Amino acid sequence: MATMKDVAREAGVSLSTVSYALNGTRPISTATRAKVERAAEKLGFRPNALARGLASAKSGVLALVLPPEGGFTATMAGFVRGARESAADEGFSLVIWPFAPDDHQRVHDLVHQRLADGVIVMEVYLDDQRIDALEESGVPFAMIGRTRELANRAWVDTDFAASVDEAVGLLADLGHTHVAFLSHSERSYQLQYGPSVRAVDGFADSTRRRAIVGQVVFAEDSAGDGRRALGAILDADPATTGIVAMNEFAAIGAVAELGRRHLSVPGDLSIIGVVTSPQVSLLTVPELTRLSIPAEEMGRAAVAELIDAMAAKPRRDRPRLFPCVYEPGGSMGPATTPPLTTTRKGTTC
Amino acid sequence: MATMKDVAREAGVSLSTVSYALNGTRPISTATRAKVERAAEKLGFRPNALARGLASAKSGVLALVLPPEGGFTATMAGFVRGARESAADEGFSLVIWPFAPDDHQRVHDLVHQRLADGVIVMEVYLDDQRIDALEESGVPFAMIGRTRELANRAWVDTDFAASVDEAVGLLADLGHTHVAFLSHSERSYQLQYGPSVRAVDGFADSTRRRAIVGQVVFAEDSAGDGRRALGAILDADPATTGIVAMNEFAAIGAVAELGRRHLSVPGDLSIIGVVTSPQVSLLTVPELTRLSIPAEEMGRAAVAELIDAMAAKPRRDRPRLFPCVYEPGGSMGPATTPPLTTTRKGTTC
DNA sequence: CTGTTAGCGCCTTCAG
DNA sequence: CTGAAGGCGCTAACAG
Repeated sequence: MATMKDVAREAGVSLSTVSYALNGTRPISTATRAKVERAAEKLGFRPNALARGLASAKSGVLALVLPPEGGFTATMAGFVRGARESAADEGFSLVIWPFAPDDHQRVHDLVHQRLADGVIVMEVYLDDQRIDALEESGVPFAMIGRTRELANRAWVDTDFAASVDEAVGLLADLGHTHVAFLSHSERSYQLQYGPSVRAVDGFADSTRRRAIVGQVVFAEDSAGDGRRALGAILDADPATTGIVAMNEFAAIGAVAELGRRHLSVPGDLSIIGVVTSPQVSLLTVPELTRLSIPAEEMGRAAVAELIDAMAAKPRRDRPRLFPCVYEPGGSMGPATTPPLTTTRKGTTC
Repeated sequence: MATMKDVAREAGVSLSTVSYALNGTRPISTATRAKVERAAEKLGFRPNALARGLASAKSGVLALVLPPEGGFTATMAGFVRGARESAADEGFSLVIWPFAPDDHQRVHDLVHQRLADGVIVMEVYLDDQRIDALEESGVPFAMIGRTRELANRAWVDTDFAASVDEAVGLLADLGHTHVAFLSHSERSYQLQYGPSVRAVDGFADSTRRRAIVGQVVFAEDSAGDGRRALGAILDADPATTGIVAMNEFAAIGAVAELGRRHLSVPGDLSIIGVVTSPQVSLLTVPELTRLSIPAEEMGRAAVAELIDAMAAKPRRDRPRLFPCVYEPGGSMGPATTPPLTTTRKGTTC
């Protein structure tokens, strides 16, 4: 492994000149810079990131903390792509740390070992001790999602209220007056998981404002529970003709269950996904009409926020609340008179 | 940030003693060790990983290269969990590098910058230039998956042949004689993507050996193409009563399409997933019976292989070809006489 | 515009 | 069993 010393000798200049030439830290004549670059090239020189980090007190690494427990969703992959891209633009490399949400101790450790200059955390709860802990221990961080208390914290988030309201509005425009919201688990709501709380509350607001009969149904993230939830929805309000689905896994089951009941989508019932990833929307037949989360954009923005936070300079003003993007599928149509209740409740076929 | 010097002063010993006491690199009296530990604790000392790495020429980091393009599957998450666990056991931290499969240059760079001591790569093709490149540039690596040529390479892989054969056998035992294989895309086969090739070839072998009428159908990884594929299967051989599905996304569509055609699973047709992740299997109704990939175990094994490879010592003998694990669902039953062809081919309902 | 030099924090031989 | 000292490869004053 060639070092800067080798490069300096090869180029016939001093060690520091090599450093300056390669980093552009101070003006260097074109001639010597060329010499240095040629020498570096010839020797296959790679700066030792550890030495550089030790000397400069910066690792040049940003870390994205990602829980590997439930699997990585396509949405998370979007965050990663966006974040990686803008980290690279800013001269950082982005790595992923696979830690559970409550492993802030480990995050703290790694940062204090100088393995990263700052971290991006996701899956944030409204009252999140992990965030408190990070803040307290002085780890520079930015959130994808947001706590209730935001004083001086760096964050970006989905605009759940706006997105849910848009979905309700789209259904309303098609004549739907009885609409259900298919949420993530009740537990996630009770634990004050940000997305669950904001979306459910937003739905309540939206339906009230629009004078629509709304109901919220919670479901686990599985097709099986989505089937159950669909039954619950129709039992509770047989006049339901529209569903806003935040829980995309349950939505898959709900659509399947509709088929089993000989109800057509969107003929008998319309479904629109909110805050979904395009990939999962493709798993229903018909493909889900949806408001997709702009994951890459949010990943990019999160890095921007983090970098401003690390620099401790006032953040540049830029959007940090992102509305979802409408993507047509085949699951929405005009409201129709619901078929007979008995038909709709058909038990096993 | 407290340094070892601070700890040494606090403990009233020399700097090197602190180092030895904390690393256990050489015998230290219990008394001084206790003193040192107390001091370190009191000061909240964290070793600076960069300095340590610079001095010892080891970063203490293993990297798992994961393409963030198509989303991370639950299977990948399993690899990560297993790898992280056994990396931790061996005193390494595991990080994920989000690079596309063809970014070996970037991997090479980061390793040569000493940001990791070794890497685990996945999504391997039978003839894989990326692997050749890594080998050539002297990056210690291990594969999850395997190239055709394996001389001196570290790897672990799923035993596709055995798993597919087991699936075919399970169907055969239930009386199925006409079985289709739902594969990943034809393109992935042509590009010699390891899992596709090995599974398809394994299926051909297995059906021949068992005197079963088999057909292979390729599909993209989406529900929509799964529907199409199901139609193709029944068109090509209306006597088909069993499907071995390697493409789990397509399987979801296939099941939905069966419902649309008023064919029941497993009444009319049995489906068994192979090399699937449990999470995705839950997205069909009924839940898919499957042979699940032992992802965590493979992740652990990959780290073990990598560590042996880095040490350049002969590998300890341990399994590196992993059969899938049977997990009952609700999608398999005895073969029945196929219903009338006309019914099965019903076009739009 | 270029060179000299003192660290960054830790590991590790070498003496004791 | 412990301490002193050199060096890992690079950055960033400080000189010129």
